[in-house]
Amino acid sequence: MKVRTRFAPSPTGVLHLGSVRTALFSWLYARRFDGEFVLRIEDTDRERSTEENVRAIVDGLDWLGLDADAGPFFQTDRFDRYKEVLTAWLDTGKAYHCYCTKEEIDELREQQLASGEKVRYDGRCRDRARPREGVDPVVRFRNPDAGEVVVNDAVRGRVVFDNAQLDDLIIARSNGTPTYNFTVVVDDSDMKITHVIRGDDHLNNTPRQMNMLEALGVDNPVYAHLPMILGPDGAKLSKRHGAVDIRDYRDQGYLPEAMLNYLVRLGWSHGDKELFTTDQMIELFDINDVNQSASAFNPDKLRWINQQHIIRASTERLGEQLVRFLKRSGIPITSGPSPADVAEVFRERAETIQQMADNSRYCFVDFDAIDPKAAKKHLRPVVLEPLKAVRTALAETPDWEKKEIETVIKKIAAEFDINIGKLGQPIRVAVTGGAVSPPIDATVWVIGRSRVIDRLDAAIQIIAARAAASNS
RNA sequence: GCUCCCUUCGUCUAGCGGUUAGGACUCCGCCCUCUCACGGCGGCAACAGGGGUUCGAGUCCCCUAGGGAGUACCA
Repeated sequence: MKVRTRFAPSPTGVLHLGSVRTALFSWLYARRFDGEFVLRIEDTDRERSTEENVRAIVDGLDWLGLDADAGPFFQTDRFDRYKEVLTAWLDTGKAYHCYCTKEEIDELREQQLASGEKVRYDGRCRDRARPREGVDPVVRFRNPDAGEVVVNDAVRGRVVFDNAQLDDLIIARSNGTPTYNFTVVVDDSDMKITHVIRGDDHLNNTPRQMNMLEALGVDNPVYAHLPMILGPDGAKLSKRHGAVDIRDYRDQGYLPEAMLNYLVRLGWSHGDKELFTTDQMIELFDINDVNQSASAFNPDKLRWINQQHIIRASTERLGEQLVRFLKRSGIPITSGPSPADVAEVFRERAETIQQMADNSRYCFVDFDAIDPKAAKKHLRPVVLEPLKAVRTALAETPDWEKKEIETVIKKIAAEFDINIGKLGQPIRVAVTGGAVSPPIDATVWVIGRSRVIDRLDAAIQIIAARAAASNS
């Protein structure tokens, strides 16, 4: 049988890390076993579902490359089908109308709480003969009274629930709209889902859903309940832990494959392997290797993973990414070096593309002033002559290549009998405005000849002025 | 309250009855080195507690504690 998994978010919120991990595992499983991945939007709660959230979900999945083979299907488009099942169940007694008021249910609940019983609906409307005046009824599913439901969960193992603990849950509201546990069952069945991979907050819903599947007369899918993702402090993941919306990570300069790599390692591992390409993940992933305990989100490790993926990304792609962030920061790219060259030079020292854009700013625009501390330390009168020599040599060197630039600098350092560090730092400060940059030959090369010459001239003037001042 | 789930370094994890309990992130040294990174080497750091079972338990069973989920006309 063909594997079919699904991701079924509710558009009552944006796509966050936990849901992405769930989507990822479902997607990986489908890809691994040559199956299909279905996207279904569970929007039966019309009050809280929004168009923007649907957008957030679709955009997020799209960015990550978690492509669906079918859908998105919207549950609100399937109300006729739910109605059909509802009517059939009502006719055959598998479901019934319940006219209980909110007050009655509350009272029942109070009593049960007081006597230490499980809080559950007692089924008092099961055999009600006639409607109650002025009350729009809900529809309840008639759950079996006895026996047990065994969930053979792919990650949890065998979990047993007692039917006596379950109650007759509401499957249609008094306004006629169907509810979650019911629509899931109808959809998973209609869409021929073979593996239900979802958050473990649904483990408790599973026996009820299995009972309804039984009422529908269809087989159960394989269930796999994934542990939760917590915030760095072990508490439930929320806004105060940083970005909630997956798109925020995109905007902060994380690579989608790095995001996936980080997330796949939360609850899953393959020996000691830390870095995975998406293809490797597909090749190696199995739901049986997923562990059972919740894990905490660790931003430090995410950054490290992202850096490792940046180091391994193709120059072209890195260049394209860099352009996006440069533009967003308002840095003009037309008059500077090729972004791909810049990315190549900066790739080993950026944890995010945003950092890369920030750090390579001086390649595209002139800095306002040299960092005073760096100037004080490195632009001293002793380097005036060497710097002039460098300026002259760089202005004349025939080919603007890293190798040649390195040779020039080394040669001049030797001529003045100073070591390369004593000359490299002043050049660095002069051309970047700061004390930190990639290797000096690559830095000079990528900034480009005319900017380098101008900046060296400026630095030379500063030093000359300083020398004059200290001599007088 | 009741039902269900979870518990190895600070964090992510390996382990599937016999290991000096391994790796990764973080942190700290050292090396590489023109700065910063990358990389390399080394260090700190864990089996929640208690009972069993067993010649032998991180691994199996039970209890306790702690954490989480559900108990909605939310999903």
